[in-house]
Amino acid sequence: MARSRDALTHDRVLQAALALADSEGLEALSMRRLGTELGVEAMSLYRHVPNKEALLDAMVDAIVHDWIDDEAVPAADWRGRIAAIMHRAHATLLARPWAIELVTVRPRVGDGRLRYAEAITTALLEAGFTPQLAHHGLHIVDGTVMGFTAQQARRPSAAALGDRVHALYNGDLTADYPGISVTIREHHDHAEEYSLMVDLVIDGLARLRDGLLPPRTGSGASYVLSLA
Amino acid sequence: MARSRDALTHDRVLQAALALADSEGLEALSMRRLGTELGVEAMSLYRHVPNKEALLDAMVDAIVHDWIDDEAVPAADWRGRIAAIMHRAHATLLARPWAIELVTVRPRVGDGRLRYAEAITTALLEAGFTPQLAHHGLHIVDGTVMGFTAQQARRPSAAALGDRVHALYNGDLTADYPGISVTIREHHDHAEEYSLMVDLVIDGLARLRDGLLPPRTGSGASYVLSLA
DNA sequence: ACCTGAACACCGTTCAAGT
DNA sequence: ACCTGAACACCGTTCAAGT
Repeated sequence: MARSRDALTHDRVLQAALALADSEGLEALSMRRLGTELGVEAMSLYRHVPNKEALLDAMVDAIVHDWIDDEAVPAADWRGRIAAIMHRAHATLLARPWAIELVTVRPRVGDGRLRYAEAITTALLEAGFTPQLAHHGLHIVDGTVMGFTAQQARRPSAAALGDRVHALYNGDLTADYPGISVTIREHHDHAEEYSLMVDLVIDGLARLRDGLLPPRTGSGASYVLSLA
Repeated sequence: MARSRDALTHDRVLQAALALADSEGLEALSMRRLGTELGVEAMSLYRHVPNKEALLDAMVDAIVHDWIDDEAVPAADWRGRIAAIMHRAHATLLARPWAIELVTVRPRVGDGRLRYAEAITTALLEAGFTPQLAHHGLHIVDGTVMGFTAQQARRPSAAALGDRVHALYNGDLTADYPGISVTIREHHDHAEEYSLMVDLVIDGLARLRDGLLPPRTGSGASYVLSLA
């Protein structure tokens, strides 16, 4: 793996970081470890990357960059285009579970993130959304992609979820949690469930645009106050 | 702050950890620092907490615990109850931005998380959702709460978002990103936008239950394949 | 029983020094 | 110009030792 003869570049550092996270997870990615992976002292990396934070930001953007390209986004109507992007983002993130934590937490905006935001936004604007609603729509789509995917990736194996989950499966907690004791044993397919969520969101966006959403269920203001 | 006379307990350690994260952020929370905050050596904490991971899990559960209590969940129909929980979760997390990272990433299920899942699930079951759809519904609600809130909290100040965002505001990137250049300047109220998302999701759940969602926009399978 | 001190095996990052 | 070695200021966690 380590070829110290090739000159170090920003891209070689980035690719090695992605490869290391892929093979051993995010917690294995330290500057020192990354250095040895590249056959170089850790301190040499700082010639090509300002610090670890910037490297993580670059990793996020490299991943998000793949969400939008000519093959990925079909020449369909706005629903089809947004659905395609949402499905591709989901597939990319589930293939690299360590990336979800990064993508969810890092606020830095790079080229990849901008291209993705632009694709969603123009699809909505072309579909007749007002700029205001398109702005909300982008956040709704973005929040759905990140949140729903994170929520699915969080359940990698039932074994890692804690003793309570086993007890639930065995029906030992029916008295305390009657509802989940029933539903937890239901068939659960990630791809199918995500499709449902994507359809729900796109349908909801169309209804929002057309003024078909029922009146507010609540402003939220009262709940905010009740915390004080 | 440090009173070494009071005996250390699990709860005192937990409360101190929450207070420290509140005042100085999650990155300030180290076992050593937490020890000095309690007037004790770091190693004494291990008498009351197996390790740092377990402490973080306990912090998450303490926060989620507050999402469900008698005052917070009104005696309303399922829409009102789910909306109330979603709004309360949102308010709690925006008040403790450091908690979102934790809540989104930690898979461990404790009492608080179970009570929250149970409240959502029973609301859906009572509203006539099949167990299968209630299961999906819980994940849809959960994904929305976490994802949408994380997405909003990620934008604490425009200043921290990077140079690109400033350029967008100034209209310097209109050629590359025409869509976002238009929408980025739109009015943006977090509470209002979240209300929109909550209404959209609850309306979508009702339509899902009643079989009113339009046919699939895509199964996702083709996008998954195109990654290979 | 509860807390401590020293130690171990790590971190990210700096900086003067080497080639 | 590019890389290195030693050093600094931290981590989480262990374990034998103290009271």
